[in-house]
Amino acid sequence: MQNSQPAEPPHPAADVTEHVGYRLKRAHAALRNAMDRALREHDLTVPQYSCLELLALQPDMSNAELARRAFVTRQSMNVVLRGLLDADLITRPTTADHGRARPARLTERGRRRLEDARSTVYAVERRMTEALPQSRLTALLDDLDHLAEALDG
Amino acid sequence: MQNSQPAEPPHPAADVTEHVGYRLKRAHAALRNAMDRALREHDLTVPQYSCLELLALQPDMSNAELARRAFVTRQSMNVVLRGLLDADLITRPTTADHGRARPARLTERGRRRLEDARSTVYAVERRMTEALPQSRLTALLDDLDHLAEALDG
DNA sequence: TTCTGCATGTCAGGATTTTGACACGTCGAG
DNA sequence: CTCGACGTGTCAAAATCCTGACATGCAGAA
Repeated sequence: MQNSQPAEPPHPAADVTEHVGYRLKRAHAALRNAMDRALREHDLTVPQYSCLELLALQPDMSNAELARRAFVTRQSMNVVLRGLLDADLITRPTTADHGRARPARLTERGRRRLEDARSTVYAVERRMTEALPQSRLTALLDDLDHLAEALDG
Repeated sequence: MQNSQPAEPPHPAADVTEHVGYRLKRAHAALRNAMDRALREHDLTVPQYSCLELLALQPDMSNAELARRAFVTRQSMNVVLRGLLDADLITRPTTADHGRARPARLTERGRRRLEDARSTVYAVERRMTEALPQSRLTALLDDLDHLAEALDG
C-alpha cells in the first residue's frame, strides 16, 4: 500500500499479512490453541494425542518412525513416549527383536483414552470444516499437501 | 487403506492423515524448516524476521501488539525485541510517552537487513505458490482465514 | 569375513516458549 | 475525586523442543 514500486513482479502480495506463510501461521496457531484447550480435560498434550492417533492407525511403529510422522525430532518423541508409558497408555517391549527399534502399541487404556479425546478433538475440527463449503475442503487438503511437498522436495 | 469401517459418519475422513489439522501441521512444519534455513544466513530467526516485517508494515507498535500479531506471548516477543535491540535492528524509547507501552521502530540497519532477508524468504514462498495454480492461491488464503476465524471466535 | 555406511535409541546441554505472577499507568463509573 | 477494570511491561520458574554427540545393531560392499 505505502511505497511499493512495481519493479518487483515476482511477488504477488504487497502486504505481509497477505502472504501464505502468515495465514498458515495464523491458522496453525488457532488450531493449536483450540486443541490444547480441548485436550487439557483429557490430560493429553497435542503431541501425545498425535502419537496415540498414529499408533491407532498403524501399530508397532518405532520411536523414529513416529517422530517423522509427527514432524518432531526423535528426542522430542522420546519424551512423549515416556509420558504415555508412565500413564500406561502404550506398551513397548524392553528388548528389540529385529534391529534396535522397539515397536510401540496402544494399551486398552490408551485405546479408551483416545476414544474419549477424539470426541472433543473432532468437535474442534468440525468447527473448522463447517466454516468452509465441502467442495473447498478437499481442495484445501490437496493444496496444503502440494505446498508441503514443494518445500520438502 | 488398511481397515476402515465406515461406521462413523460424523467425521468425513477415515484416516488421521486426511484431517485438516494434520495437513496444516505438515505444511506449517515444512514452511518453518525452509524459513529457518533461509534466514540462518542472515542471522535472523523466524520470530525476529516476522517482527521486522510487522514493524515495516506499521511502525511504533508496542510489544504486546507485536506479540498478538505474531501469535506468540508477550514474554516471547519481549526476548525477540531484546535480540533485535542488541543487534541494533530496532530502537525503542526508554520512557513511554502515553501509557506504559513503548513503541518500536526499525533502524536503518534493520531496514537493510530486512531487505536482504526478504529476497531469500520470498524465494521460499515462491516455491510454495508455484506449486499451486494462481486461482487456487487466493482461495487458499481465504479458506485459511475462515478456518482461523472459526476457531478464534 | 571384515568393514563401512546407515538408521535407531539415548544422553547432555542449551535455546526457546509458555505459565504464573506482580507492579505500573490509563480510563471510566460511581 | 476514588476506585476498580483493563492493558502493558517484566520477572521467575517450568516445560518443551532442538542441536550435538555417542553407542548400538543391521545390511551391503570389498
